[in-house]
Amino acid sequence: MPKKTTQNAAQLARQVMDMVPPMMRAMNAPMRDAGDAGNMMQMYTMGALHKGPRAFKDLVAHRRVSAPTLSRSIEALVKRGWVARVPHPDDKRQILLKLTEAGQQEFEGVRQRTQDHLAKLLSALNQDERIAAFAGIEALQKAFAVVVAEAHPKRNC
Amino acid sequence: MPKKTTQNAAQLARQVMDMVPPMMRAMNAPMRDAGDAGNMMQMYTMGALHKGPRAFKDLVAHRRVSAPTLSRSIEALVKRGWVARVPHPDDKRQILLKLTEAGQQEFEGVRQRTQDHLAKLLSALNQDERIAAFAGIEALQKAFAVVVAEAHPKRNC
DNA sequence: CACAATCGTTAGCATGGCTAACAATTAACC
DNA sequence: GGTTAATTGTTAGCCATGCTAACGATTGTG
Repeated sequence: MPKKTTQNAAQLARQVMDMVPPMMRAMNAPMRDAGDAGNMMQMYTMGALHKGPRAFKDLVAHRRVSAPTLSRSIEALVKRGWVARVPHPDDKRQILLKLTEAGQQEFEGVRQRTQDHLAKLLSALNQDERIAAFAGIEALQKAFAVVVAEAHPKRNC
Repeated sequence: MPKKTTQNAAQLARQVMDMVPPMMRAMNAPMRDAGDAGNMMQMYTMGALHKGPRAFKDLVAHRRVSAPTLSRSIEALVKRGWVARVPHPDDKRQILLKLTEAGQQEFEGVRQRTQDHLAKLLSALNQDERIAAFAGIEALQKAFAVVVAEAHPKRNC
């Protein structure tokens, strides 16, 4: 006998729409203010390389951006010395990307600082609210899993 | 006797960090693909004007961006005929922004389409998950309320 | 071997974010 | 009241993301 019975997808969608921009700001601002360049999307890219080297084309699939967009972004990371391009052993067309030592450190530092900043905001919640937030995010992760899907053929529908 | 006892802010922060970029994409993509210009931040701005006209300076406080950034963004909206600048009755320095008729329709249309797109993704969740997601978002809203705070003096700490 | 597909880059366009510098107006203060 | 200070919005310039179109290089196919 739930009091607030149904929670349809439309209402939920509206909630999500209202929350995303503020969350973006909350994540982006600390990275920007930290001065150490590296904004959110670059960190997201580096996060994908954190577990190990990766082919450019796979990163394109993972990041879900166009190849030119990622190419330019990678170029910026290379110039900063955070990412290195290494030739693919079998295919001269392909390029493997890997984090440099400096890139590792930079990524971990920024990630930590961002996490700390968010944690500070989230510390305003009590234990129950945190648990609820956690469960909610898990549900959202499931819903958005398709958007995050790894290697995925280029389909519009 | 909770089994997954504590949910500290740091873990939660990490979850949030992982979710934000995909959510951004999920929101941004349908707007872009719809062809009707208007991206997420523009819609966010128009959403603030949807309830009624508003002074530029108040929008700056609400959006939490620099004045130049908003100024340029507004200029784009004005050029599209979605927003109109009207003089402030008491203060010739200030400018009031209001949605035009076309702006209203555009905003509502885009919001609806975005909502539908998100709802489609969220419809993959069952009722329990939706309720959890809803509760989670509510908690997050509370945590990020400070980022969303209305008129707010320019403080760094 | 010739043609087609794949891969990454470059160029160009629109956007968002910032700071610095500016004109216009209003407020404050003597 | 008149000089000075604060507020408000714009412009210019920098860097970032996102896209498409066009291209050279390489690899796969027929």
